[in-house]
Amino acid sequence: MKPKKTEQNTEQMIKEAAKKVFLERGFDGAKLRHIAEESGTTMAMVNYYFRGKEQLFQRIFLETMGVFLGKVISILNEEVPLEIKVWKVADTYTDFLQANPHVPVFVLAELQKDSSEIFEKLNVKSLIESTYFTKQLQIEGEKGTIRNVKPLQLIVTMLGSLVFPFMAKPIVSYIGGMDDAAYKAFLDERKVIVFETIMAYLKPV
Amino acid sequence: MKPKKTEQNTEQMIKEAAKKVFLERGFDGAKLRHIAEESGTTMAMVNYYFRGKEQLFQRIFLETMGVFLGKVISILNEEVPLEIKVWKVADTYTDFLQANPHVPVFVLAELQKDSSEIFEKLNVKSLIESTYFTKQLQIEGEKGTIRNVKPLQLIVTMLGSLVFPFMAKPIVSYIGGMDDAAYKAFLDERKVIVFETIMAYLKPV
DNA sequence: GTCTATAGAGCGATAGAC
DNA sequence: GTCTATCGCTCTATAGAC
Repeated sequence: MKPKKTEQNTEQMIKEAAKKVFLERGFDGAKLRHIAEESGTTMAMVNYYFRGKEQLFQRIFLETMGVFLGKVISILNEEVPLEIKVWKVADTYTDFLQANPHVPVFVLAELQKDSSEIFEKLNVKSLIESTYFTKQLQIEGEKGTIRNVKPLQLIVTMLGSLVFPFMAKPIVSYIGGMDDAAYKAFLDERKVIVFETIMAYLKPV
Repeated sequence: MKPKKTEQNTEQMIKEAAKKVFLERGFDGAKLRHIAEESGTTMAMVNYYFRGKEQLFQRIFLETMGVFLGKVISILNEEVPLEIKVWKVADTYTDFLQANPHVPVFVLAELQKDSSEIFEKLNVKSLIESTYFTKQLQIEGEKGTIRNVKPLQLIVTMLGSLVFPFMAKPIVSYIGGMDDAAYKAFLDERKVIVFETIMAYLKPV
C-alpha cells in the first residue's frame, strides 16, 4: 500500500523545498543547506532520502521538464479544430506559467549546460512527430484553408511568443513601468495577441 | 594615451576568458580557477585587475546586456519604413545571436536572480519610450495602413520568436533531428517566417 | 605585474548516537 | 528516521617573494 496521508511525509517536504530552491537559484546556486532549511529538516535527511544533490536535482529537473513539454504536447494532440487548438495553447500555457513563472528559465538554463540524452527518457520526439497537429496543418494546407507551414517553426513562434515574456519579465516590466498586477494584465492580453498573430500568419496568402 | 597594442594585454585576456566562462556556466557555475586557466594566467591576476569575482561579473554582465538590448533599440530608432525595420530586426538579431548563442540564457537567467536597478545605468526605458518605432506604429495605425497595436506587445512577440530558438536549441534540434548545419538553416529560415508573421499580424483587419 | 603558497569560509557527504 | 558533529574538499581572496 502506498502512503496516502494528507499530512506530508519528510521525503515529500524535502522534494518540494528542493524544487522551490532549484527553480529559484539553479543547480549551482542552490545549496543543500538552503534546501534543508526550507524543508524544515537537515542536510542529513536530504542525503538520506535522495542520496546526494545530483540525484535530487535529476528527479526534479526531469519532472519539471516533463510538465513543461507535456502541457503543449497533450494539447497539440487533441482532435479539435486548429483555431481552438491555438487558443487553447495560448490560454493554458499562460495560466500554467503564471502559476510557475520560474520554469522556463530553469529548464532552458540547465539544459544549456547538460545537453544530454534526457529527451529519450521522456520520448518527446515521437510525441511531436506523430502529433495530430502536424497532420492537421498538412491537410489544411493542402485544402488551401491555411498557408503551408512547417509545424516545428510554428510551434517555436508560438512558444517563443508565450514563454519569452516570463523569462524577460524584469526587463519588460521595467520598460513598461508595470507592477505585478499590471504585468498580469499584460500577460492576459498577450493570450489574445498571440492567438491573433498565429491566426493572421496562418491565413492563406 | 590609451594602450593600442594589437597584442593583447593581461587585463583584456582575463576579461575575454571571464566572458566566455560566465556565459557558458553562469555566475555560480563559473569558478575563478576556470577563468584563470582559460586566460592563461592565475587567480591572483584576476583579483589584481578586477578586485573580486563579483566586480568582474558585473562588468561583463552590464556590457553583455547593453549589447543584447542596444542591438534592438538602435534598429527601432532608425527612420526607415516599418516593413524594412521589421526585416532588419529579424536579420540583424539572428546573425548576432548566431555569433553569440549563449547571450540570451545568460542575461535572462542572471536577471532572474538579481532584478535590481541595473536598468537605469543603461537608461533603457527612455530609449524604448522615445523610439521612432512607437511613433511610427501610432501614425500608421491612425492612417489605417496597419492594425492598431501596442508597441511593447509587438516587440515581445518579435523578440520572443527570434530569441527562443536559441535558448531552446537543445530541445528543438533534438525534436527536429537537426545537426548544427541543419539548425543554422532552420534559424535562417526563421528570419523570413518571423518577418512574415509580424507583417501578417500588422495587416489592418 | 606576476607568481606561489596559504588563509579562511563554505560546500557536500557521512559517521554515529538516539 | 532523525539529529549533531565533523571530515575532506573546493572556493575566493590575499600575503609576500620576485
